[in-house]
Amino acid sequence: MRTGYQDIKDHILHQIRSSVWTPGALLPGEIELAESFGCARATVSRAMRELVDEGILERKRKAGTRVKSSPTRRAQFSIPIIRTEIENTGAAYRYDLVERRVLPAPNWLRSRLDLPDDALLLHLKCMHYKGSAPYQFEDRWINLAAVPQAENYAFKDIGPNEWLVQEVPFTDGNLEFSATNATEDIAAFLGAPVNAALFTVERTTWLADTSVTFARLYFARDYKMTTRL
Amino acid sequence: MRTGYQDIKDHILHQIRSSVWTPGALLPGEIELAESFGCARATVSRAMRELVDEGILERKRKAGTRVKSSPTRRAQFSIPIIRTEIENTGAAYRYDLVERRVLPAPNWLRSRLDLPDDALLLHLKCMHYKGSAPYQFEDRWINLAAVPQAENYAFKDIGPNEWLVQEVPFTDGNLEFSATNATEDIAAFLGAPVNAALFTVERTTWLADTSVTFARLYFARDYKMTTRL
DNA sequence: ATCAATATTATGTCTATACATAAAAAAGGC
DNA sequence: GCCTTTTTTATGTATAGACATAATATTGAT
Repeated sequence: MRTGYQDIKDHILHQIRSSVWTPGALLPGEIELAESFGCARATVSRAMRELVDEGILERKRKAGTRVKSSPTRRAQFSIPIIRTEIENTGAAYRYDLVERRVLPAPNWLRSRLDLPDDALLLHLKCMHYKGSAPYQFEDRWINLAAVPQAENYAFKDIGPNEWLVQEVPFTDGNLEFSATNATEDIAAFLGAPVNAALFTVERTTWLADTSVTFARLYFARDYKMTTRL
Repeated sequence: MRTGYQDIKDHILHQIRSSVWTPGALLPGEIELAESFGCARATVSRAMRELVDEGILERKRKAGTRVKSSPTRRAQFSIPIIRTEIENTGAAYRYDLVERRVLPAPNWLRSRLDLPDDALLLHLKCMHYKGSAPYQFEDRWINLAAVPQAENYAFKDIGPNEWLVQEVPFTDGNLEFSATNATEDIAAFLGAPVNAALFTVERTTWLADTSVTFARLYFARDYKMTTRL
């Protein structure tokens, strides 16, 4: 077997993990490594480039390649379809539409989504259940200027989350994680005591320069979002 | 100027954003694209490979390349040094060591960190301030078997977070986000009412197969963690 | 000594070619 | 029809060679 870029990645990682190359240290140059591995420079180059992507190395032209002193690792977030997320755990998924109204944009949302004064939005409130237990309360606003076909869709059986992922081709966006004390109505929906601390996600998605949707997701008590670093 | 892999990435992204290639659609093959761009197959290949890494495309041998229907985007998390994080906002950073004790591992932690019965841990409680306002309460456990030099370090001026990043060469780990109701003592530290919803991060880090540290970070009220998708 | 111009060098990218490999499609046997 | 084997094909990886580029190091002028 020939030495491939993956072998070289493994080797570099091993050197780092066993403290041979410590944070800040300068690694041998591509040509030197290629010779010692008996492979082409491009192969070493790819290995190193990927380790830069993964936040483990730093490279600068002429200055060489170093071990990053505070590694920046990436956590992966899908834009999850809740149904799939729940069904993957083996539990049954249930969805309920609580409210559906077309409204002019409230001020706080207008500035957040960069909307004109007369913008019309579809406002949805939904409940997601895992088995019989409440799982998430979804407070969703959809920009009808960006997604006009939403106005004709009932969202009775399929949640906006799932519908939007299929319908809107590609999204930029941002995520905000926070904690919220449950208000009376949200506490009732989620079967939690009033004031319970709820893990909350706010997501804004954009298609090029127009905002598509804003969602505030309140998770049931004791929910933890886990991610590998 | 020649067409490079970046141009091809841009082109593909543009096609997706303008709905020419919709979710699930099959893209032309590498050879075909390379011919239409007038470049080598390797160039197209790199562009597509990177878009797979970025969670935008899906590839399967023989089956071809498709637009991923639910894009899996990556959010980047540094293992942030709080001091830097705060100082970058222009505010002054202050650190206070609240408590420092060497203890045998409690049961819940033993199983979580996969520790032997007689494991000794350094337990630290720390406060981080942004200007004069409380910012984060840190409840930190350090595995002295993995990081023995921690026992001789006072952590009076430099927090464990900052110290560990410099000291421990490389870490695997996981992150858990949740919401916690403030207990009396934590409420006091953070200047929040008892029961206030606090955004909470739990982080476990490993060096190969040995656990290094477990931290539970309680953020001040109304803190939001933001990330670009 | 200080600053500007120049040379050097490690990484960054591209090309043409070759062979490997997974998986779909086609062919064959019953 | 149904199952197994073979072929086909798009992606996956590696290579040697070439040129580009950014940043450091060196040289030269003042």
